Amino acid sequence: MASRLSREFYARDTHTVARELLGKHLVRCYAGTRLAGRITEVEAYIGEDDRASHASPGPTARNAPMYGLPGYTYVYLIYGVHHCLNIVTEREGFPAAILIRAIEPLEGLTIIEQQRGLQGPPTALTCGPGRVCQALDIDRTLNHCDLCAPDALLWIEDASPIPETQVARSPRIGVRGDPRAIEARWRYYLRDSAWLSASRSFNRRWATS
DNA sequence: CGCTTGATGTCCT
DNA sequence: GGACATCAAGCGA
Repeated sequence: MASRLSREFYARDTHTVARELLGKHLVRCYAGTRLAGRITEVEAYIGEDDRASHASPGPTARNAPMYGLPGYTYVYLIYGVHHCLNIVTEREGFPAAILIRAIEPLEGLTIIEQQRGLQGPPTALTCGPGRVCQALDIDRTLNHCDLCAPDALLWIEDASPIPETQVARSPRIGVRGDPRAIEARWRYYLRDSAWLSASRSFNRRWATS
């Protein structure tokens, strides 16, 4: 039986957690059945100094979960259309989170296809933060939920570790404005996975540098 | 209050 | 490569 990741797992340095989240299984309880996917791509957002982070203006009502306990969700609506799922990390009081950008479907493929309103080609199903949330029926009702709670409807399970040779880093996608935020290689992904949100050439370029 | 803008995805040409 | 959907945060008046 795969074990559910503990509070201690999330309560560490965000880069470490982001790196180790690769390969883990994101599980969603949907109408009593399991939807699950292997995490293939994440991004770190760390501290108020990170100009790309929602925490950069300081504490507000929206970003409150980022300042809360690790192991909680932070779900927000972007462009008025898409939801994005983040996992809060580090200690309470320090704003940091990891955006789940892509997964490889493992369980509940039929329901995932229904949620997305399409069948293969499979990479369009769950590659991209908005697609992940639509595929797993994640919206703001799942904001600020405890992934470690016994009755959670969303959690992450341990899986076999990913070797360092399979891990690549790149700048974060869609970040604009501050040059330092644009350049920081805080996106982590499985370099050979087909389940990634950026273009193949972009992923290859950063995987080999 | 009104105005601007986004950690995106889809459809179009 | 570009338009645009659609909404609430965040900010300035």
